[in-house]
Amino acid sequence: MNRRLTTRGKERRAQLMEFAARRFAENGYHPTSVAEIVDGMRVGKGVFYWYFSSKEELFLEILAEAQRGLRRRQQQAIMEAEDPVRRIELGIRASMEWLSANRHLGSLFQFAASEERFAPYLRRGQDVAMADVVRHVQEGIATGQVRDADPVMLAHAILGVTNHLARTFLFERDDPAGPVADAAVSFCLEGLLGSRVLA
Amino acid sequence: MNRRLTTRGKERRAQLMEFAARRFAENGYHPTSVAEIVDGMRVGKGVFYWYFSSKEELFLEILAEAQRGLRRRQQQAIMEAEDPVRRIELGIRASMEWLSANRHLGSLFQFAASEERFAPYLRRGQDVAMADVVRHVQEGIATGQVRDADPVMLAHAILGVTNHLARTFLFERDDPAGPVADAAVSFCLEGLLGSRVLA
DNA sequence: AGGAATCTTGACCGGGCGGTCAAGAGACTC
DNA sequence: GAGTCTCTTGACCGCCCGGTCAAGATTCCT
Repeated sequence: MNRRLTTRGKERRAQLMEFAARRFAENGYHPTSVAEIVDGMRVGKGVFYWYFSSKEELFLEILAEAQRGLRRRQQQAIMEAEDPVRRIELGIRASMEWLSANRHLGSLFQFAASEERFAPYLRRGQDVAMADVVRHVQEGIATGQVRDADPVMLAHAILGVTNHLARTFLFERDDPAGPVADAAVSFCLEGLLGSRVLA
Repeated sequence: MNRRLTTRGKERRAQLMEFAARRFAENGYHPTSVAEIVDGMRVGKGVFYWYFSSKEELFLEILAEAQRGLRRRQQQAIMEAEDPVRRIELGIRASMEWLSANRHLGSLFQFAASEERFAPYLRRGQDVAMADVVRHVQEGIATGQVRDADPVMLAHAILGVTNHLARTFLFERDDPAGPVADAAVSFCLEGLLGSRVLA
């Protein structure tokens, strides 16, 4: 839906996205009806279809914006270091903090991953972030800091740890992001066994 | 729904669960209608409601049975060793193989985790498996094999790696379970840095 | 002021949903 | 072969869903 929007219009649109995102996260995408959204916002149904051409489009836009937000945060954090391993660490910490501040959007990622209709859109964004991590891992292997293993595999493992720890401790238990990020970082670097003294 | 079922009845029930599980995994739970299921099975709608009191109940039963299957496989594998770290490794490998052979059920877990209505049921089963892993981690810490960190955190990290790697490489890319399990195990034990020579 | 563009309303629609049920078909018992 | 229990059919129900639209309000431009 490409409409010319005034400032007021853009605000309304943003409000709708924000409200819908929270309803989707709490209730699920399918169980949340358009009627529920417009009633919750105390507007007529036409408002919804003025700003979005369908419920699905709304969801996709929420998803895309969330991915942009997360990515922005990651890149901003990563800039602060040159060392590849340090960059990975900063990326994990940034993700954890963003997920902590945007739990509902984290749930939406999870849902999108579970629905074949939405998974491709989720992936498109994820692949970009993954490429970064893979690059850092490759650099780390080149400098001898990281053990020699499939970089793609390692990058996915990092992502798996971060996401799962976020879900479990941030979303379910409302733990603060800092300590969870510490745990994710040390697990990703040292695994279970550990050994090396960190610089 | 507790009915006396004949052998034929039990088979029919199992067929319905199997078929529905695959449809749910491919299409999503909500988008798959009861009509679609009974049409696909070429039976009347009454058959469905003879064996299940609702669509939701069917899903819950599929979920519970899948969890029982996975757990059985894990326990069977774990029995083969005494060493806690080795047990963890065997658990990861068993999970990976089960997930490889039951991809559709893996997707269902993922969906269940994303829907608040189903998440508690999923968790109930997951907690049992988690408790095992936590115990092994604790033992590993006690014997000095595993670095001293929050066992619950470590256990969740292991689960996160296993699940994410399974999703990415088993479900999406149809990779064989063995190598993916190898990667999961070595990442969980050594992390990115590696260092220690494995026994 | 007045016309155009942006925004809002809410009744309405067709359709598909989960679920019901009266009727009957088979299988098994005695 | 009468009676009982298991199983099957598919038309049917009420509901609510995503989406439409004619009408009107508000804001903006000149």
